[in-house]
Amino acid sequence: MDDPTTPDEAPGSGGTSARRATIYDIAQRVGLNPSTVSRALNKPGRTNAATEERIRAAAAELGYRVNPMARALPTGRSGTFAIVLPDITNPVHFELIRGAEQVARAGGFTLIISETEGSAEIERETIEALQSSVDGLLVVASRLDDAALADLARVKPIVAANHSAPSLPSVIPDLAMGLTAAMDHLRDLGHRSVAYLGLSGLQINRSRWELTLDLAMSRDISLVEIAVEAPTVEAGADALRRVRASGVTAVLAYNDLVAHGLLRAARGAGLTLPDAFSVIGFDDIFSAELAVPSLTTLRSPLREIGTNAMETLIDPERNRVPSKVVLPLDLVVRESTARLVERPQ
Amino acid sequence: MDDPTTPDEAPGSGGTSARRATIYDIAQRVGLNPSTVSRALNKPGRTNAATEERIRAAAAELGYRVNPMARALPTGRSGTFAIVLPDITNPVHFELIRGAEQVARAGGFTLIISETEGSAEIERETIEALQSSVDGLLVVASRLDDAALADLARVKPIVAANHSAPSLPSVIPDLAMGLTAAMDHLRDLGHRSVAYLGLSGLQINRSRWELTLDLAMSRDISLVEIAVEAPTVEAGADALRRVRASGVTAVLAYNDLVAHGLLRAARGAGLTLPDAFSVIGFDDIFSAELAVPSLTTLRSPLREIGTNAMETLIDPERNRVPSKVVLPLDLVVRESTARLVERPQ
DNA sequence: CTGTTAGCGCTTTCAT
DNA sequence: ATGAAAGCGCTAACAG
Repeated sequence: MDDPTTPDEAPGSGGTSARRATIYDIAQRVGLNPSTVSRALNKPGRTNAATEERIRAAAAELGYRVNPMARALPTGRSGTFAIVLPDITNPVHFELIRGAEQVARAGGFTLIISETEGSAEIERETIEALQSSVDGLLVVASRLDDAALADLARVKPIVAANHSAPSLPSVIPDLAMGLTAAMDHLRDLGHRSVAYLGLSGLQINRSRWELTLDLAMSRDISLVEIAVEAPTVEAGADALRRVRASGVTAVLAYNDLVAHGLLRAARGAGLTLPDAFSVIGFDDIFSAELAVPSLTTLRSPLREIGTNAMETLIDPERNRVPSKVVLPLDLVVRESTARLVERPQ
Repeated sequence: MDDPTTPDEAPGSGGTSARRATIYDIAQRVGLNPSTVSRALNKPGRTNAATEERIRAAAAELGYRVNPMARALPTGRSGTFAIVLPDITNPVHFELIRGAEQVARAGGFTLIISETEGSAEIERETIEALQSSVDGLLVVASRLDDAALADLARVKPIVAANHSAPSLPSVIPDLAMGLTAAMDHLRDLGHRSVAYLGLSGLQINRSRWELTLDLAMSRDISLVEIAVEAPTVEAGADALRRVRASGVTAVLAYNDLVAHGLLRAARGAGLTLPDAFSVIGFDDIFSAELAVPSLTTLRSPLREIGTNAMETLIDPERNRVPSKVVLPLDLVVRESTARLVERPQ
């Protein structure tokens, strides 16, 4: 014990509990003021080169790490961002999270993830609770309306991902582009009667339906809407009966999960796809190309939406000004769509 | 302006930026001391019922939210936990994250997610950086050895998920149980020559291989190891040539991704499975039953590992004492395994 | 039951 | 170039 004031636990010395060293510990060790230590560590150059070196050495020896929360208090910046989304389960969101996480980490930021179970109430609650801990929020497929989001965004910047909020910066896929490609594809294959397997009651679903309807009409394709309960494999499977009853020769599914369900149910019923009918999915999740037949689908640029949204959230120049970034939505043609062949009903 | 000290922005009043109200604002408004406000809000009962009511009312009016970081400073508890894992991409981790997130949120805690890219160095760095912001860490499939983790765990509790660290509480699947079922299954189907598609250089892979080897020998099954580069679909596809060359009639894949790759490559090569050979995967990820043939696999209780690990992390009684929770690993038989039929090589 | 007083670890004027 | 001091928002003794 050379000095009673020296922290008695070097990092890794084998004790049973440890306290992180603070700038006070460093200051004491090198005989300087804590404020000098803070300066040396954070404002390179604003301190004598030699002492800065001593300070860094001491910091390293003590295994010093800044305490982000202590720093956040005076500065108001925590270096962490939150991503709030309806449902972590949804494979769609994973790529988005991944993109966001990658950008955050590259910028030295920390990411908090929070789920809302698709409830507007929980979403608002979550956002409010998080606001004082983060520098901004990424809201995915929000259930809150534009006004509510705009109000919330007054305290900390919010950017909307995968759905558009006019008052906020938003990053969304180019629905018109994707759906146009999908309908052109079906028309070119000779399909004249299509079903849209939609998720009722969702804003984003409304836009898709309206768009698809316009596109169908201008192509002289008849379109029917078949509602699914949830964006899941099970719900997709449940829709098979109604699809068959409708007599359509092709279906556009709300997402790949629903499409998968349809494929599986069809196989279970002894139908061969795409002979019985063609299927187009949405999102291009990991398993789309694993399915049999592999899924023709609209590849949502999830990853890019995540990175792009996080980039604008991080950027103080952009995170407060409403904007709309529209990313390409491409049709990926695989095996689940085929030319219509005339056959007996 | 009745009172210049009153915060001039009611929540949602339409201003352009907002400051969250603090306990000082509340104290001032009701003419009490901030500490009383703190007490009223956090220690129900330790305050006059009437004043507590006034305080709560004022808090609600001002849209008060406690600042978790400010609270964390004096208490040392932040109410947030971190989960650090090699790769968010891996579908295997999704369910685990989900389970953990659910438990955390149910307990009113916040979850931070951080990726390490499978690098031990980044992992250590990440853990150290996070330690002062969290109340504990969940480390998944760590690349750090037991000693390193134990040392790190001296500052904040760490629990290991999906791999075992003797000095820490760990939650793992019952490998012996699962692999026994798998080998019994193959033996019962008549297979006598099996390949293990393993990921070289991973601790967890070592244990699996050793176990599998023992099981094979005691069943009079010959076993060969075929190394894959990574736990991915691509790596699995790459292994097809070597699988065929080996002449085995069944393969045990490192995980479902690898198995998927093998299935796909086989289909591409015009082979019909399980006629050409049987395949058993590991994990039972979402797409396992979507594949054709659907995948026989060991269902890793990912969700339960996540919930269980988070529960022990949250519990101060358990998060510091080494323990090992072993969860059942069941064989799910689907279409990718079949009885061996004699046929010409 | 309520007020006073430190202080958590760090940053940031303002002096020196 | 460095030090002194105040303060971020909250909690926790300790008094009264």
